[in-house]
Order: sequence, then structure tokens, then C-alpha cells
Amino acid sequence: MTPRRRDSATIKDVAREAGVSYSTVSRALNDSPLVNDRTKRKILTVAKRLNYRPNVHAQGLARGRSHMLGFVVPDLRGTLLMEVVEGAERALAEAGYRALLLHTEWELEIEKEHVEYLRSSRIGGAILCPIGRDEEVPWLRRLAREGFPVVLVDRYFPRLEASHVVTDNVLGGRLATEHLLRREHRSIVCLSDAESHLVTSLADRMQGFRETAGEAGLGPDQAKVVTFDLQSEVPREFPTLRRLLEGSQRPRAIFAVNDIFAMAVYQTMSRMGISSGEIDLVGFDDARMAPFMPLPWSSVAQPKEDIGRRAAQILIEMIDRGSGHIVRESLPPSLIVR
Amino acid sequence: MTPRRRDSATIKDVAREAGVSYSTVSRALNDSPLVNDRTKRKILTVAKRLNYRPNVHAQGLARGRSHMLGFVVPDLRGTLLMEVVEGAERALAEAGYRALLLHTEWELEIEKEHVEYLRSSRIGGAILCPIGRDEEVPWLRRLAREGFPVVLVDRYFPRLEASHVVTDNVLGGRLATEHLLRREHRSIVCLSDAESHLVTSLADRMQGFRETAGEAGLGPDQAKVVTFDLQSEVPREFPTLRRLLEGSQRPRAIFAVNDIFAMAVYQTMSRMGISSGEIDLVGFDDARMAPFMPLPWSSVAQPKEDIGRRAAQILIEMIDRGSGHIVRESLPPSLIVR
DNA sequence: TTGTAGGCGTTATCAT
DNA sequence: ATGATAACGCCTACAA
Repeated sequence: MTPRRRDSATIKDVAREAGVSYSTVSRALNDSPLVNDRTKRKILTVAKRLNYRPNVHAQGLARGRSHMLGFVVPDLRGTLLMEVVEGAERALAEAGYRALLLHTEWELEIEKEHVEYLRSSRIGGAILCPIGRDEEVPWLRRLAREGFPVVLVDRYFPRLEASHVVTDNVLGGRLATEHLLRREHRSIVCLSDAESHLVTSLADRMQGFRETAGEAGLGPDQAKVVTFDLQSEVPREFPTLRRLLEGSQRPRAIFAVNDIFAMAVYQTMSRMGISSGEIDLVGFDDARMAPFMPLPWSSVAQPKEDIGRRAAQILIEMIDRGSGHIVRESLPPSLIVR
Repeated sequence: MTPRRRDSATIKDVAREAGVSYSTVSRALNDSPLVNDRTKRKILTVAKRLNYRPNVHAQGLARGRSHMLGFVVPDLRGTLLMEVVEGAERALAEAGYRALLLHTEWELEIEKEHVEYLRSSRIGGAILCPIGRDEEVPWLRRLAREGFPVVLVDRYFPRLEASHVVTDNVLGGRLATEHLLRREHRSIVCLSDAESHLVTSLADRMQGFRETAGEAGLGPDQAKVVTFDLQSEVPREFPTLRRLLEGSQRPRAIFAVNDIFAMAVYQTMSRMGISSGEIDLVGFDDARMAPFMPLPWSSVAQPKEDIGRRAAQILIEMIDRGSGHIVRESLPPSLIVR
């Protein structure tokens, strides 16, 4: 094989230069106790001088594993999830790992490809924020069954044998509802997505809403759920909301299952000339634009960074301990009152 | 060396099973013309049956390079940059590359570490969105000098010998200003960050503003620039803006160098009871929350996806052609009138 | 404490 | 068209 230009010094170069064998260099570099201190220092000096850098491929090949993990998300534009990623990466970095961030563009097929890729690239494990429904993810099941370390974040599949870290969304729905009840409302509307039954996080928030309202003695008429398809209504300026808010019978308290819906409510109110004092609004996610809004609404904040951190810790533990022990955690959100 | 559990079949396994030598398998897998068609088909069948996956470390070691590139950004929460990343990754994927996304948390030291890491991991090249000032990035200079393929996005250093792809921010400033001039304003305020002179993109937008205003015959009093530190003013509700907007002398036309500033203006107007019709506002970046705002303002949209795509293409070209040819591109933004 | 040598899974250069 | 074999750079059991 034609020797190509080498991009950097190898341990052999260092060994020659330092006058020792290259296994000694290897030991020194991995700071094994089996090296004389003076030898080690000399080797490190030489290594530095030669600008030596370990070749991760050679290391990966020899060690049979890499320090690279995977993080698969639907897209990169969701601030919320990106904060989870940042939290995870901080924890991973501390443990000497890196994460390859892959995004699926909300396509099941791409998600599958990514998972395949993670397997073949000898990546040691992954954090996933899956899309799709339980039944549609056979490869996830296979992954878990094969013992590939996986931690799900933000979403989970009740019937999937895999670790996950999520916000306690039921509690979140509860916090929001209690907040409105505390403000003497006896009639509350919960605003959610038309597909919310497919998304565990939204479904859980709504459950928290229903439970709390029920316990407070609110009947079905006083704890109504209104849903619509956000995507299709944006260009038409939220007809469902206009209908909801017109007339004097309009709700005085609204729990929006996320801040996008809350923004939509606020925009519609504003355009219909409804003063902000007329409606108590609680959102979810504590979106970043909140401090810039003319009327900041209250919002349930998810422990995004912590979710990432915990997911990373659990993943690392699975890898290091080689344990297939499944951990399921729901981290408590907190209410931000504005 | 203790043989460890192998995670997947190797070409040797495939070779044994198919009854050929493993070099033939290698050729078949890389679909070389030097293999009999029937043999190749058989090998591929066996490979599939054994669930063979190439070991990227072995490939990387043997080939001396990997298909992995790097993408270094300050943080992951900026939607704008993430769209650039998505664009780049689409182009990279088409060419069979992947990108390792690293974020520096706006720390020069971390940026440096990442760049070091990219070198040592035999990553073939990188797209960077650098922080810091020209003088503070000696490692960037070294990288470029060493012939490591690098493309800068979103920001550039005028005196750095490296390729870059950015928005034509001067043109952007011009578009915004022309828009306001077209609406008969003879007095315009440009709102920017206190540190804008350190950020080429903002500086360029302001230059576009000044040039255009000057050409239209506006004097210094009619084309004023107001700057403040956003971070420190958020919690105090933008005192600089309040001052600017109070009194009847308030500006009737404002060009905000990004949509965060535009939001701040809008919020302040709203709180001061200034009706939205009183001020013509143009922002920059076409932020995603725009369609949800009660009063959507006009904004200069950057060709985010294209920036990523072009950066990727240029990077791949540098790698494949082995050329150190430097490419500097400014892509035109477009005005979104609302 | 240090050196020697075999192996990790591929690729590529020889032969055949 | 195929097979044998030497790299690639590193790790590590074993010998010294």
C-alpha cells in the first residue's frame, strides 16, 4: 500500500525521538502507572514538540469502541430540544464523550437510517428523541433488544423497553391548572393540538389538566378542551381561536399546552381588540421570546438542561457498567408566573 | 490481547461464508470492476444475511481519512444558524459526508479545543462560525496555513486567508433602508448593538444603512444610529428605547439590525401605548416568531439554507480537489414586506 | 520498568 | 478475476 503523506506524528515517531519503544509511549500517553516518571515526562515533552495527536481511528480499532455517542432529534430548530442537547453535551464532555448530532427532518425513514448508521459506526450508544408512534418503530425495539444503549428524551413509548427521561407533563398540566384555579376561575379552556393523543407529552399535560379540574369539582362544561391543527391555521389566522374568543361568552382562563399556542391566543386577542386583562393565559415551555412580548404570560418551564444531563448520565452508566438496567425518569417542571 | 466480543460480522466472516478471500469481499463491497458479477452478487447476499456493517474505524485507518466533517458554532439555540446547519448537512449527506456539530458556548477556549479536536480526530475539514475578533484566533490562522480545509459562515475576518460564505449584509442594510425611503421617510433611526463594530455582519448592515441614507441625501441628523447592550437592558425593559420613543419627536421609521431588537421596539411601543401605525419598523433575519406577532413587521431574510449548502459545497470541493483555493461569497438577502 | 509481538478490520499492491 | 499479504496507528498480554 502506497504510504501517503502522514498528517501528524505517530507514537512511533515519538518513540524514536525519545529513544524508547513505542509501547512505552503508549503507556505514557494513557498515563499508565507502569512507566518511570522521568521517562513519562520526557515522552510527553517529545510528544508535545512533535505535535503528536492520537489517531482516533487507530484507537477506536484497537479498543473496539469509540468515545463517540449519538444524539438523534427531529430537527435543529426547536430551541427547547437544543437546550436539552446542550445539557447532555456538557455532561458527556465531562465524561470524555462526544455526541454526533443527527436530525431526522421528521421523517421516519431518515430516523431509521440514522439508527442504522449509529450501529455500523461503532458508536457506543445514543440519546433519541423519536418521532412516530410506538408501532412504527420496530428498529427501536430491535435496538433495545440487541442491548444497544439507548435513552429516550422528551418523548417515550409506554410499551417500549427502554430508558427515558422526560418532563413530568402530568404535573405540568396540574401546575398550570392549579394556577388558574387559584385565581378563582371556575371555567377553564385547555388548548391543544389536534394530534395530541399521539404525542405523549401533550396527552400527559391534558391529563394533568383534566385530573386537576376534576378534583376541583369542575364539570365537563367548565373544563373544556379545544384542539386544532396549528400548521394549517397559521396562514388563516387561527379561525378556531377567533370562534372561541368571539362573543361575550368567551373563556376567561386558558391553558395552552405549549407557548406556540399561547402566542397564537395572544395574537388573536390582540387582533380582535380583546384587552390582555380579560383573559388569564398560561403556556408551556417558557419559550425564549417570552420576555419580549408586550404581555408576558405565565408558563410552565421544563427542566430542559437537566433532562439532557440526566439522559447523558444514564447513557454513560449503561455503557460503562454494561448494564441493561432500564431507568425511567420524569423530572418536575416549574411554574413561571408573570 | 484479549479478544473482545465482536459487535458485528467482518469481511473475513463474509469471505469464509461465501468461500472467497477477503480481499475479494472488500472489492465487491466497494464495488470495484475487478469482481465477477456472480461472485459479487453472492458476496452481497451473504453480507446482508450476516448483517455485515463496515467498521468505520478500520476504514478510516486504512484509508487515512474519514467521511466525517466538523461544524463548529457558538451555541445550538440560535434558530438562524441551525437552519444554516441543516442546509449544510443536506448537501453533505448527498456527498456521503456527515458533520460533527460542536458548540463553543461562546468561549474562545472551547472553540480552540474543538478545533484541536477536529485536527486530531482526522476529520477532513470543517465549517466554522467563529466568535471573537480577528486577533484572537491564532489557531484559525494556523489551521488555514496548514492547509486544513475550512469554510467560515455567517462571520468572517477580513484579514484571514480562508473561505467564507455570508449574507450580503451591506445589501441587506440597503434593502431595509430603501424600503423605508420608499415609504417617504426622510428621517430614519438605525438600531443596533453596542458591540456591533466587532461583529462584521452588524457592521455591514449599518454600513448599508449609512450608504443608502447618504445617497438619498439624508444628513447625519436624519440617519441616526442608536446602540445599546441588549442583554443588560432586557431585565430593565429597554430604557434606551423608552428614551428614544418618548416625546412627540419620536422617530417614525426604524431599521433594527436584527429581529430581537425589532421585538424589543415592538414591546416598548406596546407598553408605552404607541399605536403600531405610528412607526414603520424593519427588522433583520425574519425570525420564526414573526407570524405569531400581533403586528408583523417587515424583515430582511437571510438565505440561511443556501449559506449552509454553499459552505458545504465549497468545503467538499476543497477536500476532493485538494485545492487550497479560497472562495469568498456573499449571498443576497431578500426583503419580506408585511 | 521496559521491549516484543500479535491483533483490531480495512484497503491496496502485489502476484497468480 | 482472485488470493495472499503488507500496511494503517494503536493497545496490551507476555516476555525480559
